Amino acid sequence: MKLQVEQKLASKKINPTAMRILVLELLLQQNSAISLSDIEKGLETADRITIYRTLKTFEQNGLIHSIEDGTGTPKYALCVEDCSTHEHYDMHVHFYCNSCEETFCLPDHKIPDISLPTGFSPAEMNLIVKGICENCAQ
Amino acid sequence: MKLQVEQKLASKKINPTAMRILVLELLLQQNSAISLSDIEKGLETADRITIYRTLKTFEQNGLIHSIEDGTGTPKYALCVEDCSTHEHYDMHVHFYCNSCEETFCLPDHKIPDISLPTGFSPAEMNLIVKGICENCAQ
DNA sequence: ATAAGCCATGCAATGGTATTGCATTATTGT
DNA sequence: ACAATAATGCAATACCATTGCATGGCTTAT
Repeated sequence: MKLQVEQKLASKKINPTAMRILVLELLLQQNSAISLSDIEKGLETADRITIYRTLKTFEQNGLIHSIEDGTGTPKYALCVEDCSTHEHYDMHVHFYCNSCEETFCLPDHKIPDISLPTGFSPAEMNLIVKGICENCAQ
Repeated sequence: MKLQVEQKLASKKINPTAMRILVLELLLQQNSAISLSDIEKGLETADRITIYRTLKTFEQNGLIHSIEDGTGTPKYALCVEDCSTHEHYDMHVHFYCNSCEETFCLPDHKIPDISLPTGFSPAEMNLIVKGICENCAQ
């Protein structure tokens, strides 16, 4: 297991330190995007700032992407595809559940083309759908 | 002029106080969405908290809508149509310019229907397109 | 093997922001 | 005009991202 985690780090040219392995392992366990505070709670030992910088490093190297789901606090989730460092704009839909307050990546649901007024040139897009997730629907 | 502003407030059942008239006048002058701090700078006299609550009131009464453009600080813009109190989900596209860092409402560009996985029921949507606006394109 | 240099970590501190409580002031209805 | 209600302003709180700086550990070259 740990070997696989280290390989994942190495493939993104990230030095596999103990802290980074812990954070990545925690991220791999999630099925929704989590915040810095969530990670801090999940890892009793670690310093908040170190996690913060770890996430920055992961993001810059295209291992994770950050999601602004409208709560103000960014969430983080693993990149599914091979997103390179420069263009890992998370062009898929994110879903925020108003009930459980979790944020889900929907990587199979791409954002459709949007027509813009003339003169506006798009670079990235961010679509948050809010509602009730499948777990809370019952 | 002021009469028109007061009518606008009255039509949303908002008491037309001096502060609210000032804030609404400032909002009417904008062609992009502005933040609380922007308004604070625009109105030398006013207290930040008062503006904060004024905006909350405006938002609750369907006069303005708040936009999470990914910067973390909410922006506010007038609602174009008659959006009622409960359902003024800003279902149109918002554009954030990476150059001038302004946020524009594109009320004529609705968010297309998004297919979701089974079990997910949407309530509101928020689409931010980032790129270069028409003013900065030249 | 040792020393130098780089990288990661942790602590402390800063700054910005939303948010609430409470007392005062303004506004509305009678 | 007066009482009730609403709005305002000040103070304080709390949360979060972000940076500086010093320490520690690992790598590399000599």
